[in-house]
Amino acid sequence: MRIGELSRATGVPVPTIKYYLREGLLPPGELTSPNQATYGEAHERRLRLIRALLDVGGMKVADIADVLTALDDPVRPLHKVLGAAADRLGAARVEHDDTESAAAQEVVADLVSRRGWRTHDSDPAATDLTTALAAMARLGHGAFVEVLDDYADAAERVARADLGYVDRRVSVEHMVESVVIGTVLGEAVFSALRRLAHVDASAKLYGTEGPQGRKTS
Amino acid sequence: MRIGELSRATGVPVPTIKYYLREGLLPPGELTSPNQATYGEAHERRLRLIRALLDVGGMKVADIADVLTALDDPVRPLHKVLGAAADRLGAARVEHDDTESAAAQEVVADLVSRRGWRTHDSDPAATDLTTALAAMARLGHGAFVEVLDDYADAAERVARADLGYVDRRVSVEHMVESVVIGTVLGEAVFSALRRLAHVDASAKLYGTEGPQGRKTS
DNA sequence: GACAGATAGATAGCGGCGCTATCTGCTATC
DNA sequence: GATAGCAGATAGCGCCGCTATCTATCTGTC
Repeated sequence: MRIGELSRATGVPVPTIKYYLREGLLPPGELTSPNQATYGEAHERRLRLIRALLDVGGMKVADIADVLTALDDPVRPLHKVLGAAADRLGAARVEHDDTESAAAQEVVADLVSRRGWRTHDSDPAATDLTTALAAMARLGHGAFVEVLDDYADAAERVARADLGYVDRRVSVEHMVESVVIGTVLGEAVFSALRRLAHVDASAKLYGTEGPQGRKTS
Repeated sequence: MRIGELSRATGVPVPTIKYYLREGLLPPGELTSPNQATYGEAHERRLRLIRALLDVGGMKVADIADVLTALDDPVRPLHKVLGAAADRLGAARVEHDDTESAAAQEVVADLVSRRGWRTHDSDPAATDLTTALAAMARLGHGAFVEVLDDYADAAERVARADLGYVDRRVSVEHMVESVVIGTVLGEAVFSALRRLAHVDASAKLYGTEGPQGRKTS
Protein backbone atom coordinates (compact mmCIF):
# COMPACT_ATOMS: atom_id res chain seq x y z
CA MET A 1 0.00 0.00 0.00
CA ARG A 2 1.43 3.31 -1.03
CA ILE A 3 0.80 6.59 0.62
CA GLY A 4 -1.79 7.64 -1.92
CA GLU A 5 -3.84 4.53 -1.34
CA LEU A 6 -3.53 5.00 2.39
CA SER A 7 -4.83 8.48 1.90
CA ARG A 8 -7.76 7.31 -0.19
CA ALA A 9 -8.56 4.51 2.22
CA THR A 10 -8.76 6.80 5.22
CA GLY A 11 -9.74 10.13 3.72
CA VAL A 12 -6.69 11.78 5.23
CA PRO A 13 -4.79 14.02 2.77
CA VAL A 14 -1.31 12.88 1.83
CA PRO A 15 0.44 15.98 3.24
CA THR A 16 -1.33 15.38 6.52
CA ILE A 17 -0.11 11.80 6.62
CA LYS A 18 3.39 13.05 5.99
CA TYR A 19 2.92 15.49 8.83
CA TYR A 20 1.90 12.68 11.17
CA LEU A 21 4.94 10.73 10.06
CA ARG A 22 7.15 13.69 10.89
CA GLU A 23 5.54 14.09 14.27
CA GLY A 24 6.01 10.43 15.05
CA LEU A 25 2.30 9.66 15.28
CA LEU A 26 2.65 7.16 12.50
CA PRO A 27 5.61 4.80 12.15
CA PRO A 28 7.50 5.18 8.87
CA GLY A 29 6.55 2.93 6.02
CA GLU A 30 8.81 0.13 4.90
CA LEU A 31 11.29 1.49 2.44
CA THR A 32 11.46 -0.42 -0.82
CA SER A 33 13.82 2.13 -2.36
CA PRO A 34 15.62 5.15 -0.97
CA ASN A 35 12.51 7.18 -1.67
CA GLN A 36 9.68 4.74 -1.89
CA ALA A 37 7.81 3.17 0.97
CA THR A 38 4.85 0.89 1.50
CA TYR A 39 2.35 0.94 4.30
CA GLY A 40 0.36 -1.91 5.75
CA GLU A 41 -2.93 -2.41 7.44
CA ALA A 42 -1.38 -1.46 10.74
CA HIS A 43 -0.75 1.99 9.33
CA GLU A 44 -4.33 2.30 8.20
CA ARG A 45 -5.57 1.23 11.60
CA ARG A 46 -3.22 3.60 13.34
CA LEU A 47 -4.24 6.45 11.11
CA ARG A 48 -7.90 5.90 11.92
CA LEU A 49 -7.01 5.82 15.59
CA ILE A 50 -5.17 9.11 15.28
CA ARG A 51 -8.12 10.77 13.60
CA ALA A 52 -10.53 9.43 16.18
CA LEU A 53 -8.40 10.67 19.07
CA LEU A 54 -8.05 14.02 17.34
CA ASP A 55 -11.56 14.62 16.04
CA VAL A 56 -13.73 12.81 18.54
CA GLY A 57 -11.46 12.76 21.57
CA GLY A 58 -10.22 16.30 21.08
CA MET A 59 -6.67 15.35 21.99
CA LYS A 60 -3.66 17.34 20.88
CA VAL A 61 -1.22 15.97 18.35
CA ALA A 62 1.70 16.07 20.77
CA ASP A 63 -0.32 14.21 23.39
CA ILE A 64 -1.37 11.59 20.89
CA ALA A 65 2.29 11.13 20.02
CA ASP A 66 3.08 10.46 23.67
CA VAL A 67 0.26 7.98 24.05
CA LEU A 68 1.14 6.12 20.87
CA THR A 69 4.77 6.01 21.83
CA ALA A 70 3.79 4.42 25.12
CA LEU A 71 1.47 2.11 23.22
CA ASP A 72 4.27 0.93 20.98
CA ASP A 73 6.70 0.42 23.80
CA PRO A 74 7.54 -3.28 23.67
CA VAL A 75 7.77 -3.32 27.45
CA ARG A 76 4.22 -2.22 27.93
CA PRO A 77 3.65 -1.11 31.48
CA LEU A 78 -0.12 -1.16 31.27
CA HIS A 79 -0.77 1.52 33.81
CA LYS A 80 1.85 3.79 32.25
CA VAL A 81 0.09 3.74 28.91
CA LEU A 82 -3.24 4.31 30.54
CA GLY A 83 -1.72 7.07 32.56
CA ALA A 84 -0.31 8.66 29.44
CA ALA A 85 -3.73 8.53 27.84
CA ALA A 86 -5.77 9.59 30.83
CA ASP A 87 -3.41 12.40 31.75
CA ARG A 88 -4.13 14.10 28.47
CA LEU A 89 -7.84 14.28 28.98
CA GLY A 90 -7.84 16.78 31.79
CA ALA A 91 -8.04 20.49 31.26
CA ALA A 92 -5.02 22.74 31.25
CA ARG A 93 -3.58 23.03 34.70
CA VAL A 94 -4.20 26.35 36.36
CA GLU A 95 -2.54 27.04 39.65
CA HIS A 96 -4.69 28.36 42.42
CA ASP A 97 -3.67 28.59 46.00
CA ASP A 98 -6.81 29.63 47.77
CA THR A 99 -9.29 28.35 50.28
CA GLU A 100 -11.45 26.81 47.58
CA SER A 101 -8.60 24.66 46.34
CA ALA A 102 -7.76 23.53 49.83
CA ALA A 103 -11.37 22.67 50.56
CA ALA A 104 -11.74 20.85 47.26
CA GLN A 105 -8.60 18.88 47.99
CA GLU A 106 -10.11 17.71 51.23
CA VAL A 107 -13.40 16.83 49.57
CA VAL A 108 -11.55 14.70 47.04
CA ALA A 109 -9.48 12.97 49.71
CA ASP A 110 -12.65 12.23 51.64
CA LEU A 111 -14.38 10.87 48.59
CA VAL A 112 -11.49 8.62 47.67
CA SER A 113 -11.19 7.18 51.15
CA ARG A 114 -14.96 6.89 51.55
CA ARG A 115 -15.24 4.82 48.41
CA GLY A 116 -12.07 2.90 49.08
CA TRP A 117 -10.63 3.84 45.74
CA ARG A 118 -7.12 2.62 45.18
CA THR A 119 -5.47 5.73 44.00
CA HIS A 120 -3.44 8.52 45.43
CA ASP A 121 -3.44 12.28 45.44
CA SER A 122 -0.80 12.56 42.76
CA ASP A 123 -3.15 10.96 40.26
CA PRO A 124 -3.78 13.65 37.63
CA ALA A 125 -7.45 12.73 37.68
CA ALA A 126 -7.57 13.65 41.36
CA THR A 127 -5.94 16.96 40.53
CA ASP A 128 -8.44 17.59 37.77
CA LEU A 129 -11.30 16.78 40.08
CA THR A 130 -9.94 19.14 42.68
CA THR A 131 -9.54 21.88 40.09
CA ALA A 132 -13.10 21.45 38.83
CA LEU A 133 -14.62 21.41 42.30
CA ALA A 134 -12.58 24.44 43.34
CA ALA A 135 -13.79 26.30 40.26
CA MET A 136 -17.37 25.46 41.14
CA ALA A 137 -16.87 26.64 44.70
CA ARG A 138 -15.48 29.91 43.38
CA LEU A 139 -18.63 30.29 41.32
CA GLY A 140 -20.78 29.85 44.39
CA HIS A 141 -21.49 26.20 43.79
CA GLY A 142 -19.62 24.66 46.65
CA ALA A 143 -22.80 22.75 47.40
CA PHE A 144 -22.24 20.75 44.26
CA VAL A 145 -20.28 18.32 46.42
CA GLU A 146 -23.66 17.10 47.63
CA VAL A 147 -24.21 15.30 44.37
CA LEU A 148 -20.64 14.07 44.16
CA ASP A 149 -21.60 10.63 45.39
CA ASP A 150 -24.25 10.31 42.70
CA TYR A 151 -21.60 11.24 40.19
CA ALA A 152 -19.19 8.75 41.72
CA ASP A 153 -21.77 5.97 41.59
CA ALA A 154 -22.29 6.65 37.93
CA ALA A 155 -18.55 6.84 37.32
CA GLU A 156 -18.03 3.48 39.00
CA ARG A 157 -20.76 1.98 36.89
CA VAL A 158 -19.16 3.28 33.72
CA ALA A 159 -15.72 2.15 34.81
CA ARG A 160 -17.02 -1.35 35.50
CA ALA A 161 -18.70 -1.43 32.11
CA ASP A 162 -15.47 -0.32 30.45
CA LEU A 163 -13.33 -2.90 32.16
CA GLY A 164 -15.87 -5.63 31.57
CA TYR A 165 -16.04 -4.79 27.91
CA VAL A 166 -12.31 -4.80 27.47
CA ASP A 167 -11.91 -7.96 29.49
CA ARG A 168 -14.33 -10.06 27.50
CA ARG A 169 -14.19 -8.65 24.02
CA VAL A 170 -10.66 -7.89 23.17
CA SER A 171 -7.67 -9.92 22.17
CA VAL A 172 -4.69 -9.52 24.42
CA GLU A 173 -2.53 -7.90 21.79
CA HIS A 174 -4.98 -5.04 21.28
CA MET A 175 -5.99 -4.71 24.87
CA VAL A 176 -4.03 -1.63 25.75
CA GLU A 177 -5.11 0.11 22.58
CA SER A 178 -8.68 -0.79 23.39
CA VAL A 179 -8.45 0.73 26.80
CA VAL A 180 -7.11 3.92 25.29
CA ILE A 181 -9.95 3.99 22.80
CA GLY A 182 -12.46 3.22 25.50
CA THR A 183 -11.13 5.87 27.80
CA VAL A 184 -10.92 8.63 25.23
CA LEU A 185 -13.87 7.90 22.97
CA GLY A 186 -15.93 6.57 25.83
CA GLU A 187 -15.70 10.02 27.31
CA ALA A 188 -17.23 11.51 24.19
CA VAL A 189 -19.93 8.85 24.24
CA PHE A 190 -20.82 9.52 27.83
CA SER A 191 -20.76 13.25 27.34
CA ALA A 192 -23.28 12.99 24.54
CA LEU A 193 -25.44 10.59 26.51
CA ARG A 194 -25.40 12.89 29.48
CA ARG A 195 -26.60 15.78 27.38
CA LEU A 196 -29.33 13.64 25.86
CA ALA A 197 -30.44 12.50 29.28
CA HIS A 198 -30.30 16.09 30.41
CA VAL A 199 -32.80 17.14 27.81
CA ASP A 200 -35.10 14.33 28.79
CA ALA A 201 -34.82 14.92 32.52
CA SER A 202 -35.39 18.61 31.99
CA ALA A 203 -38.46 17.90 29.89
CA LYS A 204 -39.84 15.65 32.60
CA LEU A 205 -39.19 18.17 35.34
CA TYR A 206 -40.15 21.38 33.66
CA GLY A 207 -42.10 20.27 30.63
CA THR A 208 -40.07 22.48 28.34
CA GLU A 209 -40.86 20.20 25.48
CA GLY A 210 -44.20 18.88 26.54
CA PRO A 211 -45.00 15.51 28.04
CA GLN A 212 -45.26 13.67 24.74
CA GLY A 213 -41.88 14.69 23.48
CA ARG A 214 -43.17 16.87 20.74
CA LYS A 215 -40.65 19.05 19.08
CA THR A 216 -40.89 22.69 20.03
CA SER A 217 -37.80 23.99 18.37
CA MET B 1 -14.28 48.82 41.24
CA ARG B 2 -11.80 49.79 38.58
CA ILE B 3 -10.29 47.46 36.08
CA GLY B 4 -7.07 47.08 38.02
CA GLU B 5 -8.91 45.95 41.11
CA LEU B 6 -11.00 43.58 39.04
CA SER B 7 -7.77 42.16 37.70
CA ARG B 8 -6.30 41.75 41.16
CA ALA B 9 -9.49 40.22 42.51
CA THR B 10 -9.64 37.56 39.83
CA GLY B 11 -6.04 37.07 38.82
CA VAL B 12 -6.87 37.87 35.22
CA PRO B 13 -4.43 40.34 33.59
CA VAL B 14 -5.86 43.71 32.63
CA PRO B 15 -5.17 43.29 28.88
CA THR B 16 -6.99 39.99 28.98
CA ILE B 17 -10.00 41.62 30.62
CA LYS B 18 -9.96 44.24 27.89
CA TYR B 19 -9.83 41.46 25.35
CA TYR B 20 -12.89 39.81 26.89
CA LEU B 21 -14.66 43.16 26.81
CA ARG B 22 -13.84 43.49 23.13
CA GLU B 23 -15.09 40.01 22.42
CA GLY B 24 -18.32 40.68 24.25
CA LEU B 25 -17.70 38.06 26.94
CA LEU B 26 -17.87 40.74 29.58
CA PRO B 27 -20.35 43.62 29.50
CA PRO B 28 -18.72 47.06 29.47
CA GLY B 29 -18.22 48.82 32.76
CA GLU B 30 -20.27 51.81 33.73
CA LEU B 31 -18.64 54.91 32.34
CA THR B 32 -18.04 57.65 34.91
CA SER B 33 -16.12 59.75 32.41
CA PRO B 34 -15.50 59.42 28.71
CA ASN B 35 -12.58 57.19 29.51
CA GLN B 36 -13.14 55.89 32.97
CA ALA B 37 -15.37 53.01 33.96
CA THR B 38 -16.24 51.09 37.07
CA TYR B 39 -17.07 47.43 37.38
CA GLY B 40 -19.29 45.72 39.88
CA GLU B 41 -19.54 42.36 41.54
CA ALA B 42 -21.46 41.02 38.56
CA HIS B 43 -18.38 41.62 36.45
CA GLU B 44 -16.22 39.76 38.90
CA ARG B 45 -18.63 36.87 38.95
CA ARG B 46 -18.86 36.83 35.19
CA LEU B 47 -15.12 36.93 34.85
CA ARG B 48 -14.72 33.92 37.10
CA LEU B 49 -17.36 32.13 35.08
CA ILE B 50 -15.49 32.89 31.88
CA ARG B 51 -12.24 31.53 33.27
CA ALA B 52 -13.94 28.40 34.56
CA LEU B 53 -15.60 27.70 31.21
CA LEU B 54 -12.28 28.35 29.48
CA ASP B 55 -9.83 26.58 31.77
CA VAL B 56 -11.89 23.80 33.26
CA GLY B 57 -14.57 23.39 30.63
CA GLY B 58 -12.19 23.78 27.71
CA MET B 59 -14.65 25.91 25.79
CA LYS B 60 -13.62 28.33 23.09
CA VAL B 61 -13.89 32.07 23.59
CA ALA B 62 -16.33 32.51 20.70
CA ASP B 63 -18.56 29.74 22.06
CA ILE B 64 -18.50 31.27 25.51
CA ALA B 65 -19.57 34.55 23.97
CA ASP B 66 -22.58 32.83 22.38
CA VAL B 67 -23.57 31.15 25.61
CA LEU B 68 -23.23 34.31 27.67
CA THR B 69 -25.19 36.28 25.12
CA ALA B 70 -28.00 33.76 25.38
CA LEU B 71 -27.64 33.90 29.16
CA ASP B 72 -28.05 37.66 29.21
CA ASP B 73 -31.01 37.63 26.89
CA PRO B 74 -33.85 39.12 28.93
CA VAL B 75 -36.29 36.78 27.19
CA ARG B 76 -34.55 33.69 28.40
CA PRO B 77 -35.77 30.68 26.51
CA LEU B 78 -34.37 28.13 28.93
CA HIS B 79 -33.80 25.36 26.47
CA LYS B 80 -32.17 27.73 24.00
CA VAL B 81 -29.52 28.73 26.50
CA LEU B 82 -28.94 25.15 27.48
CA GLY B 83 -28.74 24.25 23.84
CA ALA B 84 -26.22 26.98 23.24
CA ALA B 85 -24.12 25.65 26.09
CA ALA B 86 -24.48 21.98 25.36
CA ASP B 87 -23.88 22.39 21.66
CA ARG B 88 -20.41 23.68 22.34
CA LEU B 89 -19.30 20.66 24.26
CA GLY B 90 -19.20 18.23 21.42
CA ALA B 91 -16.16 17.58 19.29
CA ALA B 92 -15.63 19.23 15.95
CA ARG B 93 -18.06 17.89 13.43
CA VAL B 94 -16.51 15.59 10.86
CA GLU B 95 -18.64 14.42 8.01
CA HIS B 96 -18.64 10.75 7.24
CA ASP B 97 -21.02 9.04 4.97
CA ASP B 98 -20.29 5.39 5.41
CA THR B 99 -21.87 2.24 6.73
CA GLU B 100 -20.54 2.86 10.22
CA SER B 101 -22.29 6.19 10.43
CA ALA B 102 -25.55 4.71 9.19
CA ALA B 103 -25.32 1.86 11.67
CA ALA B 104 -24.46 4.22 14.50
CA GLN B 105 -27.41 6.39 13.60
CA GLU B 106 -29.69 3.43 13.93
CA VAL B 107 -28.15 2.42 17.23
CA VAL B 108 -28.76 5.89 18.61
CA ALA B 109 -32.33 5.97 17.35
CA ASP B 110 -32.93 2.58 18.97
CA LEU B 111 -31.43 3.72 22.23
CA VAL B 112 -33.47 6.89 22.36
CA SER B 113 -36.74 5.11 21.66
CA ARG B 114 -35.89 2.22 23.97
CA ARG B 115 -35.32 4.59 26.86
CA GLY B 116 -38.20 6.82 25.93
CA TRP B 117 -36.00 9.86 25.85
CA ARG B 118 -37.75 12.99 24.78
CA THR B 119 -35.39 14.25 22.17
CA HIS B 120 -34.99 14.04 18.48
CA ASP B 121 -32.33 13.23 15.95
CA SER B 122 -31.45 16.82 15.27
CA ASP B 123 -30.21 17.20 18.85
CA PRO B 124 -26.48 17.92 18.54
CA ALA B 125 -25.88 15.50 21.36
CA ALA B 126 -27.41 12.74 19.27
CA THR B 127 -25.13 13.70 16.41
CA ASP B 128 -22.12 13.64 18.69
CA LEU B 129 -23.11 10.25 20.01
CA THR B 130 -23.50 8.93 16.49
CA THR B 131 -20.10 10.34 15.52
CA ALA B 132 -18.40 8.75 18.50
CA LEU B 133 -20.01 5.37 17.99
CA ALA B 134 -19.22 5.42 14.28
CA ALA B 135 -15.59 6.22 15.07
CA MET B 136 -15.47 3.27 17.47
CA ALA B 137 -16.99 0.99 14.85
CA ARG B 138 -14.34 2.11 12.37
CA LEU B 139 -11.71 1.16 14.93
CA GLY B 140 -13.15 -2.33 15.25
CA HIS B 141 -15.12 -1.59 18.37
CA GLY B 142 -18.61 -1.83 17.04
CA ALA B 143 -19.30 -4.16 19.94
CA PHE B 144 -19.01 -1.21 22.26
CA VAL B 145 -22.73 -0.69 21.79
CA GLU B 146 -23.15 -3.64 24.14
CA VAL B 147 -22.23 -1.41 27.07
CA LEU B 148 -24.24 1.52 25.80
CA ASP B 149 -27.09 0.79 28.16
CA ASP B 150 -24.75 0.78 31.12
CA TYR B 151 -23.50 4.15 29.94
CA ALA B 152 -27.05 5.38 29.49
CA ASP B 153 -28.03 4.25 32.97
CA ALA B 154 -25.12 6.19 34.39
CA ALA B 155 -25.93 9.20 32.25
CA GLU B 156 -29.52 9.21 33.46
CA ARG B 157 -28.33 9.01 37.01
CA VAL B 158 -26.02 11.98 36.51
CA ALA B 159 -28.71 13.95 34.71
CA ARG B 160 -31.15 13.36 37.54
CA ALA B 161 -28.54 14.44 40.06
CA ASP B 162 -27.88 17.59 38.05
CA LEU B 163 -31.49 18.56 37.75
CA GLY B 164 -32.19 17.76 41.37
CA TYR B 165 -29.28 19.89 42.47
CA VAL B 166 -30.33 22.85 40.38
CA ASP B 167 -33.94 22.49 41.39
CA ARG B 168 -33.37 22.58 45.12
CA ARG B 169 -30.26 24.64 45.57
CA VAL B 170 -30.44 27.54 43.26
CA SER B 171 -32.31 30.80 43.25
CA VAL B 172 -34.45 31.32 40.20
CA GLU B 173 -32.48 34.25 38.91
CA HIS B 174 -29.31 32.22 38.69
CA MET B 175 -30.88 29.02 37.56
CA VAL B 176 -29.93 29.14 33.93
CA GLU B 177 -26.39 30.11 34.77
CA SER B 178 -26.27 27.23 37.21
CA VAL B 179 -27.36 24.77 34.61
CA VAL B 180 -24.64 26.02 32.31
CA ILE B 181 -22.07 25.65 35.04
CA GLY B 182 -23.39 22.24 35.95
CA THR B 183 -23.39 21.05 32.39
CA VAL B 184 -19.93 22.28 31.51
CA LEU B 185 -18.03 21.87 34.75
CA GLY B 186 -20.00 18.79 35.68
CA GLU B 187 -18.55 17.19 32.61
CA ALA B 188 -15.05 17.86 33.87
CA VAL B 189 -16.00 16.50 37.28
CA PHE B 190 -17.41 13.32 35.85
CA SER B 191 -14.47 12.86 33.53
CA ALA B 192 -12.07 13.01 36.43
CA LEU B 193 -14.23 10.70 38.53
CA ARG B 194 -14.41 8.22 35.69
CA ARG B 195 -10.67 8.13 35.39
CA LEU B 196 -10.30 7.71 39.12
CA ALA B 197 -12.80 4.89 39.12
CA HIS B 198 -11.00 3.42 36.15
CA VAL B 199 -7.78 3.18 38.08
CA ASP B 200 -9.55 1.51 40.94
CA ALA B 201 -11.51 -0.91 38.78
CA SER B 202 -8.35 -1.78 36.90
CA ALA B 203 -6.50 -2.38 40.15
CA LYS B 204 -9.26 -4.69 41.33
CA LEU B 205 -9.34 -6.62 38.10
CA TYR B 206 -5.70 -6.87 37.23
CA GLY B 207 -3.91 -5.91 40.39
CA THR B 208 -1.71 -3.41 38.60
CA GLU B 209 -1.18 -1.50 41.76
CA GLY B 210 -1.51 -4.25 44.29
CA PRO B 211 -4.44 -4.87 46.56
CA GLN B 212 -3.46 -2.29 49.12
CA GLY B 213 -3.14 0.56 46.72
CA ARG B 214 0.57 0.96 47.08
CA LYS B 215 2.20 3.27 44.68
CA THR B 216 4.12 1.62 41.89
CA SER B 217 4.84 4.66 39.75
C1' DG C 1 13.46 3.81 -23.10
C1' DA C 2 10.70 7.79 -22.85
C1' DC C 3 7.32 9.95 -20.28
C1' DA C 4 3.35 10.95 -17.01
C1' DG C 5 2.43 10.62 -12.50
C1' DA C 6 3.35 9.42 -7.89
C1' DT C 7 6.67 9.47 -3.96
C1' DA C 8 10.19 10.71 -0.01
C1' DG C 9 11.98 14.16 2.35
C1' DA C 10 12.70 18.90 3.42
C1' DT C 11 11.35 23.71 4.21
C1' DA C 12 8.20 27.48 4.42
C1' DG C 13 3.93 29.35 5.07
C1' DC C 14 -1.02 29.77 6.53
C1' DG C 15 -5.25 30.41 9.30
C1' DG C 16 -7.31 30.27 13.75
C1' DC C 17 -7.02 31.22 18.56
C1' DG C 18 -6.05 33.30 23.01
C1' DC C 19 -3.94 36.50 24.40
C1' DT C 20 -0.06 40.48 24.88
C1' DA C 21 2.32 44.83 23.80
C1' DT C 22 2.14 49.38 22.61
C1' DC C 23 0.38 53.78 21.73
C1' DT C 24 -2.74 57.91 22.35
C1' DG C 25 -5.23 60.76 24.66
C1' DC C 26 -7.53 61.40 28.93
C1' DT C 27 -8.49 61.17 34.29
C1' DA C 28 -7.86 60.40 39.28
C1' DT C 29 -4.91 61.30 43.17
C1' DC C 30 -1.43 63.25 45.73
C1' DG D 1 1.87 69.71 38.44
C1' DA D 2 3.71 65.12 38.72
C1' DT D 3 2.65 60.34 38.76
C1' DA D 4 -0.13 56.58 38.14
C1' DG D 5 -3.87 54.54 36.13
C1' DC D 6 -7.47 54.14 32.50
C1' DA D 7 -10.31 53.57 27.86
C1' DG D 8 -10.04 52.44 23.41
C1' DA D 9 -7.62 51.16 19.33
C1' DT D 10 -4.22 48.58 16.59
C1' DA D 11 -0.55 45.38 15.88
C1' DG D 12 1.82 41.54 16.94
C1' DC D 13 3.06 36.96 19.17
C1' DG D 14 3.25 31.98 20.16
C1' DC D 15 1.16 27.75 19.54
C1' DC D 16 -1.18 24.42 16.78
C1' DG D 17 -2.70 21.60 12.96
C1' DC D 18 -2.09 21.44 8.92
C1' DT D 19 -0.95 22.91 3.66
C1' DA D 20 1.94 24.34 -0.24
C1' DT D 21 5.95 23.92 -2.73
C1' DC D 22 10.23 22.25 -4.28
C1' DT D 23 13.84 18.66 -5.54
C1' DA D 24 15.30 14.33 -6.61
C1' DT D 25 13.80 9.98 -7.37
C1' DC D 26 10.98 6.00 -8.51
C1' DT D 27 6.89 3.31 -10.88
C1' DG D 28 3.98 1.92 -14.40
C1' DT D 29 2.64 2.22 -19.19
C1' DC D 30 3.22 2.53 -23.88
